[in-house]
Amino acid sequence: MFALIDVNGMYCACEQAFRPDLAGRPVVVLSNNDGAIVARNREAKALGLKMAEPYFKARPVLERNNVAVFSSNYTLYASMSARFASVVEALAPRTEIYSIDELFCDVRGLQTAMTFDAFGRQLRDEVQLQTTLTCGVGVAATKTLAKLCNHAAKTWPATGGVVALTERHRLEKLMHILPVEEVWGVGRRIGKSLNAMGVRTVLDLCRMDTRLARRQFSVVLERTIRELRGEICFGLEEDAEPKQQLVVSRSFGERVTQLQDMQQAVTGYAVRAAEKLRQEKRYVRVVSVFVRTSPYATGDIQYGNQATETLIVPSQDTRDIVEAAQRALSRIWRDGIRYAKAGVMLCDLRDRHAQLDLFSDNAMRSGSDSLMQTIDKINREGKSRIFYAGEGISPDFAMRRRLLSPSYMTSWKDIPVAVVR
DNA sequence: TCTGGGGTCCTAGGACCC
DNA sequence: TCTGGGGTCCTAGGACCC
Repeated sequence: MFALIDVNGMYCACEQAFRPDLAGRPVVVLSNNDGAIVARNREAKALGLKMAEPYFKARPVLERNNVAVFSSNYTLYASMSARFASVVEALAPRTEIYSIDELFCDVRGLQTAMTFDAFGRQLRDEVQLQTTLTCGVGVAATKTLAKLCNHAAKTWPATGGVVALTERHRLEKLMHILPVEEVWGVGRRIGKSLNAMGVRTVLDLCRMDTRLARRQFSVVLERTIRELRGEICFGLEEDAEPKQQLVVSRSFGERVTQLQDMQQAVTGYAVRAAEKLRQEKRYVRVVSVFVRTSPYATGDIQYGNQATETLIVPSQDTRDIVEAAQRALSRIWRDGIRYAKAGVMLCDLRDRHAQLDLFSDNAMRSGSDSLMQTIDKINREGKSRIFYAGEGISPDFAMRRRLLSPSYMTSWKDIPVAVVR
């Protein structure tokens, strides 16, 4: 048996946790660069505000309805997420952190102590008490079914936010009323194709011939069908697999047209990527850079390209990664283009230096490890920051975040103060 | 003016090897 | 005249997730 616990409207709830004055008001959170709406609370959804709607288009509606608007504050959300996870982990020992607002638990054997329903309610109460966040709980025999139950818990308030289904006929009743697009792993494209084949409800999919599903789609859909039938195809992944690739990319606050600005941006992304790489305790062999214009700017010349550099020796030294990224950039840079976005990708990640070749002595930098450790340590402490000259100083293209809330959980100067009169 | 960022898995097809 | 079969590895692209 699996439980899926997820936080309702995570980003908005995090903002509201420190702003009790916003109770009852519609709240939305914007994507990076204040580009589009990526999170809405219940009140904002009721206004008809849609997911991924561009901010500038939604603005009149937001202003008319006195909606509280926030830039994304990932530092805050990540910190709240860690707290949420630790509350759940205290009550359910075998857990898998699936995303910033979701966890799976293996709850086998739990029913000897209490019902799944009672367990779900206890989890909800504890999370609410310790974090102010409200979550939904779904419990069933497979992850895919637990997801479906969780969806039901969020959709129907009468469930009290908890749906645990072990009996087949009750599951089938639920599958009969939900459209096939609600299934975990069925997106827009496959949903459309399925509909055209007459597969409309989740139950239709559950009864679909698995060989046909495999032939027409892929083994992924076949597994999904098996999961709907109660056969476990996706197990609990308690220890996160090491990452296979790592990406740092951003849209620019203002279009970039000068090579020097692009070099600064790419250096900054490469620096950040190298920091993440060292956090993961991995080494990179392949560094790649991409640049592109905005697909929405129909009047502009459209251009996008990507270049890859392979390091002789896998590295986690920022200087190697910045150098490789700059070499890649110089191969794809074109003048006279209004760039909207760029990114650095680290691929072919490894545990440590693989087999060293004959020339490795020349390629390795001496003292690299201790230098990087020292820089990381200083930057983590947050008293000051060591940065690379190539990143530039407060560049024009920096991300727009005009409506950023304080880092209530992670910055001394932002800690909320309660005044007692 | 203004439209997010970071991942995974699978498949098809080409290059290459013996 | 006639030009194999089986395998691996890599890459690009598509689909999905949050």
